[in-house]
Amino acid sequence: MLDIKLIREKPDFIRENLARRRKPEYLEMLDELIEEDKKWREMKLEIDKLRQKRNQLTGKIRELKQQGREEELKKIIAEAKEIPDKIKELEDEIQKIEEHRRDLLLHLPNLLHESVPYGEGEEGNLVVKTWGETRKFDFQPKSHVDLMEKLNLIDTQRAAKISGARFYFMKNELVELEYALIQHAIRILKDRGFDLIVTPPLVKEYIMIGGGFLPTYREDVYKIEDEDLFLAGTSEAPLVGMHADEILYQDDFPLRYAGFSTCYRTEAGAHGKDTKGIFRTHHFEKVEQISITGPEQSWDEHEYLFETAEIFWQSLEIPYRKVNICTGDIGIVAAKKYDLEGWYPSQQTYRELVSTSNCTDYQARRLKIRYREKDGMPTKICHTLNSTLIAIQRGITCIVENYQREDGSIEIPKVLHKYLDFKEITP
RNA sequence: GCCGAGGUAGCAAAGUCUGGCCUAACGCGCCGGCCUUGAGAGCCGGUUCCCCUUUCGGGGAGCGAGAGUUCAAAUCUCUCCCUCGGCGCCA
Repeated sequence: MLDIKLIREKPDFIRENLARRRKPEYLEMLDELIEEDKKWREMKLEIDKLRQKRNQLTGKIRELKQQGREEELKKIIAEAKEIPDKIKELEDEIQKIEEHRRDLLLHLPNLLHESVPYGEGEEGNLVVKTWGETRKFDFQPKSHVDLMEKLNLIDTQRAAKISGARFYFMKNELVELEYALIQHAIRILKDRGFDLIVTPPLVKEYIMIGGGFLPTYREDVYKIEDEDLFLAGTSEAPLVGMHADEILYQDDFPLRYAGFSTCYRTEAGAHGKDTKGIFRTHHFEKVEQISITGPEQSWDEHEYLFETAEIFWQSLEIPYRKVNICTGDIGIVAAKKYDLEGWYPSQQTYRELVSTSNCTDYQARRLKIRYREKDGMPTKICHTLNSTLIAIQRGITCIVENYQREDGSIEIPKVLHKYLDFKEITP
């Protein structure tokens, strides 16, 4: 959510930033918002004046009552009786305006950092770094789907029978590989100063709104029927929501959390895309990084989170590239976003493994996560950041492809050997 | 799920029965100022949010959330949420 005060003071600054997203509807929303806010303030003043008068009369009534001046008392009470209805009427009206204003604010995206490349769609994203050498195969590399099916590591057919498309059974060595990856991920994050946290997978609506998942991405999340609960698509939701309505201390910054949870996504907008295997599914386990900090440190922290992801993927020796996501592809919450894309030999291309976002104060303002330098000093809005470390199922697809052998067996990355009693997966 | 006790500002804590100088006391912590060579003590002001005002300042809201009664609600009524204790059930 944008700062309404900044919108009042520097509407042109906001307008220019929103324009970079190449969506004219945002500019229309901004104009509407400014108009509504003006109305709101005028009405607020009117209501406050009425309340002031009511409070003054209430004071007089108290005095007159103590003095026992019945005549005057009756007159003033009669006068006072008229005010509540007027207030009520105006309150009903201002509430509508307020809701509309809030709705516009909830839909307007975050301000973009100046270093975000101007562009549209994936084509506009900017590769800023490439790491590792893509392996040269002297045979035709198989896809992760083929590899896993042949090795009896997944069963998507029967999963479809019980749950539908985009569900899966994970089997045998793959199960152990998952736990090895989780352990490895957690160990790295612990060493990098993160508190380890397993989160509730269900969260309330206001937390989903606060995180920016609602209302804009409503179709991407599962809702529990008859309950005020949604299945979180990422532990970012509960972890950022954890400090909602709190006032933190600057001395504690940065707060760093390593979240582990199952993530649930409808994948509503992805019909026909990546339908096979466990690359894109309705549920997956994810180890996530979250930071809460102040505006002075959040850009350094953004690099720190990405660096942490790099350390992890380098330890697995997966070739990847770092991509700066462009203005047209970044989504409403992040002010800047890097993706880490891993190499898929069967597709001869890089695919997203990690997304690292600085959400600046966008989520924190919605969730009222504030901080002080010290007790007694004024409160400020925090900055929140998030980054994947590894989404297990997606990550496994990349590992499997890069570590395949000609006979269809799979080597286990060296760094995981200490967690497993096998070094390869064979038929 | 049942019974009981609670939820008041950064922390702590009174007020609730009996509605009205509650402008939410007293305290701790912290910030600013005065004083001091410096620190401490002491004194003064401040320490949630919103609106008006260039400034000075003025006003409004807020006592877990929401609704209601009333000229007036932290205080009375209703619904809901959460915490703690006891009982029950349970992986």
